[in-house]
Amino acid sequence: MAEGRRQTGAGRGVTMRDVAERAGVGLATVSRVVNGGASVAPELADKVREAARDLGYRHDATASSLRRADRRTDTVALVLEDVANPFSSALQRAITDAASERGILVLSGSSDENPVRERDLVETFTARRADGLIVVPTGRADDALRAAQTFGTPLVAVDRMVDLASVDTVTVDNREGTAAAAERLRAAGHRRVAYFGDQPSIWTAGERLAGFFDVFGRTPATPVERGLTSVEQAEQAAREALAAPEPPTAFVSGQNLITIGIRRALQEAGLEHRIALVGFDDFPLADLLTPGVSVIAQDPARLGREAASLLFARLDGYEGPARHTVVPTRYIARGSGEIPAPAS
Amino acid sequence: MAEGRRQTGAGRGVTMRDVAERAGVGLATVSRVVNGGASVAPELADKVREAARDLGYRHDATASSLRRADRRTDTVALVLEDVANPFSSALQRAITDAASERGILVLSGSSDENPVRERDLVETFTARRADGLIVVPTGRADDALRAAQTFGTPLVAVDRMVDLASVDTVTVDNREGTAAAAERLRAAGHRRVAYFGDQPSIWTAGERLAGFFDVFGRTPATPVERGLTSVEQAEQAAREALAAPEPPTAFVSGQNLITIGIRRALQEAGLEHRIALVGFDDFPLADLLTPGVSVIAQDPARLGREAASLLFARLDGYEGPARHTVVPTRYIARGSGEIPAPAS
DNA sequence: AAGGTCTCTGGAAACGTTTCCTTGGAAACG
DNA sequence: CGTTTCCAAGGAAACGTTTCCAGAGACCTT
Repeated sequence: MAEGRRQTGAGRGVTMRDVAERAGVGLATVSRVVNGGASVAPELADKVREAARDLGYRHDATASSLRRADRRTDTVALVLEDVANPFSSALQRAITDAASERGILVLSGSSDENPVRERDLVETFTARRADGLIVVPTGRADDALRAAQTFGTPLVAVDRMVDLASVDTVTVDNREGTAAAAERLRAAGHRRVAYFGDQPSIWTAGERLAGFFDVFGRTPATPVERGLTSVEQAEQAAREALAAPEPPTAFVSGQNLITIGIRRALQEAGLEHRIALVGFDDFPLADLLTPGVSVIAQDPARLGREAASLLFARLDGYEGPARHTVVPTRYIARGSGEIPAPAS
Repeated sequence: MAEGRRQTGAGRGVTMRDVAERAGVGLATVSRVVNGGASVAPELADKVREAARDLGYRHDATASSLRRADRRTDTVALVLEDVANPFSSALQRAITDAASERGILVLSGSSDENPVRERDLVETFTARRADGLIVVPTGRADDALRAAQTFGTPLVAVDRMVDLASVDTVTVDNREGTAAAAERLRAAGHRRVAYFGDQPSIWTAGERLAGFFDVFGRTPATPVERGLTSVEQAEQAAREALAAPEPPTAFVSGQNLITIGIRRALQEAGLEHRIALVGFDDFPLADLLTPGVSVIAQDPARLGREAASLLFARLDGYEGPARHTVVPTRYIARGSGEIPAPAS
């Protein structure tokens, strides 16, 4: 019957009381030394530090936060779509960096676009008493978000809008960015343009498609494929689109995996120099391909920084109305988006 | 003076005692219901759950772990090199998944190959009483690792060997993998082969270089560039190598950023079809480039799973000697590594 | 019918820390 | 010199939970 270690390890189990005893001072004094702040006689402080070192004492942040007046755990939690995705990991990186400047640690998990997992994560994180939550919401677990919020945990939604009052949000200008890119294609003569996007339940997917419609409208010449969630699906869908009697002269993709899938199909058919492609969200090496893949680039690091700063403002006592930050996207021309429509 | 919220929020501050009172039961009974396990009369349990719901009670994992006999926090901590790197994020993803199956949460941070940050993170994590630590060690903060270990926190080193007794490790077969790839180049007639690697202090860098030397030895025909840490540096170094009087006919790279840098320089010079390139560590889209980039691929997800399983074994009470798992690499031929040496 | 065993329940102690409050002594003041 | 003020320091309570222990029935056994 494996019971697990209980008290092994040199310092394991050494408490402030032990340190106090060895240093010949009171428990309260040890606490004061450990926490800095309060004034304590230099020679006493030295004795305490020495005793702590000798005994291998390690401060217990768990117990500390339980007793502290502000009850802070100095932890924020992050619910991502999938850490392995470059967008998510850049987001996490930026948030972790901002947090660590304040001595705050980051817990994180991936929802995989699954509302059940999102709910689970949010609940676990509030049980852990995270000081705040930064969530890329699936849009279908808003009840859990509301619950966390009414419980009193500050909440910031990032990348996607959420249907709750008084939640700070950071998003990019999905609609405008997509529309601007679409407009370029139209100006280059494209009329048969296909839009490939991911699950319609995702807020960004809707916005980007709306931006596309703003320019091209809903016509038979602009077929729309939704619900694509992987490179393979997108590749297959693109293959089919290319096999149609009047194939599109340009593709617009609403997400980087889809962009890659489309590009794969184009290369397979030897059409990457003939058919235009613009994708939403940049990805590494997009510039090394020939032609380079033109994209509507977001700045996930900036998104993360903005989210962190909104959250920290709440932690610092800001009680005002919810704030919504919109970070601009940037079109990066690399070639694939600059292929003109063939002369009809 | 911003004081921060203290007690706002509906459920904030609702304790088991409050639930007990409202349900008309004892505190201990509430604990039993919340934790499942112990048997309690169904109607009492219902009353407790109802009261908890009405009051918006949320279990406090912090207080719980403080009092629990095993003192578990159900948290493991992860020190990565840089979450934004695909290798690291794949690792994190695999570990998080394995952890969440056991109801364990993951704290993480990036060391950026900086021993000071590694030390900081390890110390903070042990202060947070993480149940275990998984670290990609810089190799220059082993004192902190030893300290964590003697304190009693189980430690697993991943991706790199560490110079400490009784640390479980998971690595890939860096040396053999590199040697096998080098041997292919030699068999294809290459004699002037350059090796580009990153900081020599990193364990993997040494192993991979050793694998290269195993095949080609240290000769003037096999120039070695070390200490490259970014795409730009690698690109610049490759540019210079290509400008030499007798440029290499093949490149071997010890890391994916370096591979990309070299490839960039090759494309810039229009030589990507003439000079061979093999990189250690796969990266997305390596197959979409023309020619595709041949790599010695690692399986970071598998690395993560193995690391998690070693750690969990310790948490489950395994007290035996340190174990070392070696995960095989796999050569993926995509074209760039199959370019033969020009007939001299 | 009385004693014993088992199961459920509640009270109280304890986990390691911070913080309140009291105390003692030194410094400052009249 | 006596009184007040101030500051450092220690004892003890408290944070929210789990766990030990004892008590109270219910049920079975002889």
